[in-house]
Amino acid sequence: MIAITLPDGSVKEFEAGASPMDVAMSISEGLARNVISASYNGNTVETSTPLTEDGSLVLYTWRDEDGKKAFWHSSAHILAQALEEMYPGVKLTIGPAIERGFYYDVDFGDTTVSEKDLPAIENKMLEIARGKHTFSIRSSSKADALDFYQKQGNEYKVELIEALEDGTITFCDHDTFTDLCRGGHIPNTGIVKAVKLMSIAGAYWRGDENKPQLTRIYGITFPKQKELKEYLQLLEEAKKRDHRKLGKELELFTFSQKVGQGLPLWLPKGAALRDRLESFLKKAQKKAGYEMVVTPHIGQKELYVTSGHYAKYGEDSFQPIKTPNADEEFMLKPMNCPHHCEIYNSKPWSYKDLPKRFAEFGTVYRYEQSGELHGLTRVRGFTQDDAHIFCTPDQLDSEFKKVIDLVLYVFGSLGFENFTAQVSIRDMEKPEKYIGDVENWEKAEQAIINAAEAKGLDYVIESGEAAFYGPKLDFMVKDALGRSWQLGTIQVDYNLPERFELQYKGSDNEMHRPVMIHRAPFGSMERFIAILLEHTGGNFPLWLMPEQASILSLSEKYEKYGEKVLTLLENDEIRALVDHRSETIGKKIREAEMNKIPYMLIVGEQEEKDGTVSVRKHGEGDIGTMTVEAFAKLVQEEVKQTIKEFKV
RNA sequence: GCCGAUGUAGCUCAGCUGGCUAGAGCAGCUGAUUUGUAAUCAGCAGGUCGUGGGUUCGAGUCCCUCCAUCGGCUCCA
Repeated sequence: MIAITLPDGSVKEFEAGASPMDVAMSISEGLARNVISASYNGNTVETSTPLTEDGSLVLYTWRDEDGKKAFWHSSAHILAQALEEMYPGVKLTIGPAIERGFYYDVDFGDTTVSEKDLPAIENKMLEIARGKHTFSIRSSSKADALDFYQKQGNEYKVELIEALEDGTITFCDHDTFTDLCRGGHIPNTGIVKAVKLMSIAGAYWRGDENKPQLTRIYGITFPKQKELKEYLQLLEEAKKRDHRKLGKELELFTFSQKVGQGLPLWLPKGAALRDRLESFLKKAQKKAGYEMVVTPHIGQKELYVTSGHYAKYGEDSFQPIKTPNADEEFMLKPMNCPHHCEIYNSKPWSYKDLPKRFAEFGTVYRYEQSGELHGLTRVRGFTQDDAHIFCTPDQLDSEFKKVIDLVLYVFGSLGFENFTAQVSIRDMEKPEKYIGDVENWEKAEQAIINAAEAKGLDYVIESGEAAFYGPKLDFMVKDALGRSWQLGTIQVDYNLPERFELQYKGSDNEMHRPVMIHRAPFGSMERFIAILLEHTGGNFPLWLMPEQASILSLSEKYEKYGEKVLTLLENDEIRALVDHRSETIGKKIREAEMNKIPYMLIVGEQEEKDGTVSVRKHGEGDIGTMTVEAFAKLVQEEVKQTIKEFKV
């Protein structure tokens, strides 16, 4: 007999060799019907795996993340079988479950498979699923495993197996299909009832640009047709929040083929929105002891040779600007730090002067690869809400924490609650990607982790995500489709102070190197506004709205009164416009609603007589008649609630 | 940069297997209407069908080049 502990703490006795499914059965038939995956003593097991020793068992259903993972991982097997049957000779590589669904990377050889082929593959998958084939795991020796794939001529699987230890290799079989697999499957294929292959894409083997490009098929499956339908509807809804669509509709920004790809053009409403965000941050930064500086958009090539950027990005960036002077070259600035370093160098400093905090809304230009450009989230010309803090090593810790406070204030004020704090460190296996000595890297990484800990941030560590000159604390936020973007960033840098020979005189009368913190709470105005658009669906907080209220005159007779209301509101710094076209009130309301105007003020005979406005709130409808003063107060209150003062 | 897809009026889209002067709704303009909480009516104007080349008696439609956009990969100072 073995003792099995369940998540609720209860312990049950079972015959040795009982499976998780047997345990589920003993609890209830309903549970047994829904169990699709399990873990034993923290390891993923099949629901059919015989349990031979005491331990704790967790049973998963479709509702659990682990259950979904097993479901989608199993679905990848079904996809692989379908592909093998439909495209003989196809070479399978890897097919994991992902956050939403799964993919399989395959080498189709000379065959081109495109989106048109996906429905046929879906049908094949459903056919396989309906066969209710059992998934079963079996061990294999390394030699047998290698032999299996060598015979198929599948060099990818061979490469994978070669990296595995003999004795740990398992295969999974279902129906006529066999795949190298670590395990974690649903009981049988029949549980998969709905299949949707989402897209097809190229993906490099092992994520390496220099290795062959495989074909990746993305898909998602569900235990019920209805859930698939709901999921697809959700995606449709998300598309409505796409910042590129909203940006066009709300006339915030545009692009022009003539100007060039990745170079956004800000329209009046978008520019005003940006300006409001900038003012908001400037105000907080002033309180936090920052000083604004301004630097030019270009700098001599030498500047970037000194900073190390030229060696790293020179070839892949906008190429140097030549002048009539043969040996003179300037570069568009890809970042502001070198300029700020030279500002620091403009005079000698004492430790008593530090920290110095130089801030600039600096526009930079980066030659991003054409396939990388994406709306406003990845562009070639953008404005960073940049600042560089020059401080003594002793001050680093407290300065870093202060920046975290500022970032949290910015995120809080704009309603970004679901962000991930990511400590981006070096890839230890690729030291050639980074500059500066190891000791400083270690110090910097530790400083960031300490600060994140001290601030109680729920952070994740990602190796290989650091900048080439230093580690970062990045604040990641997801867009409407669940893609993660880096917004705020704080970086510790010992390298540039070295390269620019920055110094200050210490209390010991000796010269010392300051430490530098790069930071941008928004990240860039472009990306921040893009993500803000997707989060709010264009319904920005009232204080940011381009137009806070629209005064809708019932007919031309009330135009004068409308103008009077406008003047009163303007006196209270409320942004409004009067719509006095000869259209029906219904139409004016419809347009204002579609333009997401927060408040509509209807003025007609009654209002003019009483000196009031009839207020309609976006998305909610009529909220009653009130005096202009009362409305102004309402707006001011709402603004006050959404934007708090920054406390140092 | 790589893989796949897409590109018709300011916007959203129709245009079947190649066949008369390329259509619609919204937006715009003109006129009428003077309106009470999500579209008043009528008329007008608007497109070298992304670009360049090719096949054909004939190309928005088929083929190729380039450009841009979309979904991924790689990259992201």
